Amino acid sequence: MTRSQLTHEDKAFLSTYDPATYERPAVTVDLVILTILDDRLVLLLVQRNEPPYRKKWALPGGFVRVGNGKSSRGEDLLEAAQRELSEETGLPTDDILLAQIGAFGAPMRDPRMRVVSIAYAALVRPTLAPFIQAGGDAARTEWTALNDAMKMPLAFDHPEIASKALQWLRDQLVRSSIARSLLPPTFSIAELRRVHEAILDVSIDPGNFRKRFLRMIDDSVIEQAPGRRITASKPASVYRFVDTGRS
Amino acid sequence: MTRSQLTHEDKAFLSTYDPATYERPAVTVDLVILTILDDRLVLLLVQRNEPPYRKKWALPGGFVRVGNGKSSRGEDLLEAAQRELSEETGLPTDDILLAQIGAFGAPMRDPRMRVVSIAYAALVRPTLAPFIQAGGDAARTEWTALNDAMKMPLAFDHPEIASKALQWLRDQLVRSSIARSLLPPTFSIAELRRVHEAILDVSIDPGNFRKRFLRMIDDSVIEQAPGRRITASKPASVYRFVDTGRS
DNA sequence: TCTAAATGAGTATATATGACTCAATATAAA
DNA sequence: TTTATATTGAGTCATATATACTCATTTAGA
Repeated sequence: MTRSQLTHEDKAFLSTYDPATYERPAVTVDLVILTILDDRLVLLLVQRNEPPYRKKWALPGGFVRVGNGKSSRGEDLLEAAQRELSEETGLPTDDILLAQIGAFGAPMRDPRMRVVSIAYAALVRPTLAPFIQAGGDAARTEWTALNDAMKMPLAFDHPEIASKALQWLRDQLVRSSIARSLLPPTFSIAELRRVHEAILDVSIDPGNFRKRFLRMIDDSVIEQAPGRRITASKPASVYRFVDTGRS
Repeated sequence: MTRSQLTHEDKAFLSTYDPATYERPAVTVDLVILTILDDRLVLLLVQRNEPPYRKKWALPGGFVRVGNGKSSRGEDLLEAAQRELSEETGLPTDDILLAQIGAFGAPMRDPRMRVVSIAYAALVRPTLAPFIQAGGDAARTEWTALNDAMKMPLAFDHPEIASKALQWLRDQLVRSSIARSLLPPTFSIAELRRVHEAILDVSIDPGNFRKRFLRMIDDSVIEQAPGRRITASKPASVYRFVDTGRS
């Protein structure tokens, strides 16, 4: 993958190689930025103020920078997603989980030209959500409940992308500790449960959830943290994910 | 997504719109073509006969056709994958499962130019594998055990792509009846078990596997088929996946 | 006829799940 | 100060599942 792995033959070949000027598609990244607000899973939509789909709501996104394609190569796909995330939200990206959820390239998905879009899901902690400020070329940005967004006439093929993101998130939830990216560093059992409920759109028995939770403590996935969480009633113990070095 | 959903404003805008000539990356599809041979999970590699990476083994793949990008738009990503699969193997694609497993776009992943590749996994029934013939610009094609391929110095970032495909396949195996794409229409319990063993690279207790299997019959995922499978010993009953209309 | 190999069936144990009940605790309203 | 209420925290019980294990049955082939 790096130039150092190339043979002498490769280097000689490359010094005379001129990329044929095939027609190429534009390549973009689209972001499904998710967080939990009022115990509901919400995503960030921007209202377009240019045709096509003017006034329609859309996922934030933008072009992947590719340099001149030869000597300068631009940014990686993940870097493009990070940059767009930062531009659209004003937030630092180092604490926000970004995961690729698929590539979308239907020939007519953008009426202007052929565009292949790499979609990323971004999980933002609710504590950061209030600091999000509109940026880029968006007229307005708004958090919208995912359930509602699925019924809206979003621009382009964005309903399909949002649907894929939800599917990805639900898959991850049962198989990993993805919920940590949607929680403050410490949290109560009920807070974690409400994240699960919001994502899966079901209600979960508190007692049974507690049992599954306590097994996560046995497995050293979660540990008790100092302090208690003040609630409307009996204060709850707070916990945190054990830091294993990987997000 | 279709033109009919556009407003009059959109159509007026598009009639005068000229796509800016940003630099664009080339977009390709790469294929991880998998099957089971001799109870081992194998993938199809092609030996390159052009620089870069000449003589090195690589995944089959090729450019996505995009037409002129405006009036003619070319093919969808999945169509490109199907076309490449057909070109590389000579097989009809309608019986072969193709699933997108990720987009790879590291700036230097191809030393010639900036390339974004959409990777697909293809699951080929072992009964079809012998009919595969080398095609396209490949000097040689060869089935290679996945375990071996992971240790080979494959071209480009193809080790990463193959690894992602294996991860995808293992995930799917436990969550769906993906194995049906790697089996003949009817099969014995032992044949299905060996597919699982090959994919997960573990040995599975036949009795316990049988119990899980019988539950799939209770769930109407699998049903008994007429006939018996002649083995080295006691003939086994044969089964088939219940056709639910979706692959 | 005997042996090997695979099918087919069953046991015991530990663990997970889902629907429950119930007590303890602390806040907020009366 | 007392009382009502919401929530935490703990436990029961029936059911389902996973894993390791044993054992009988059936058939092909030596």
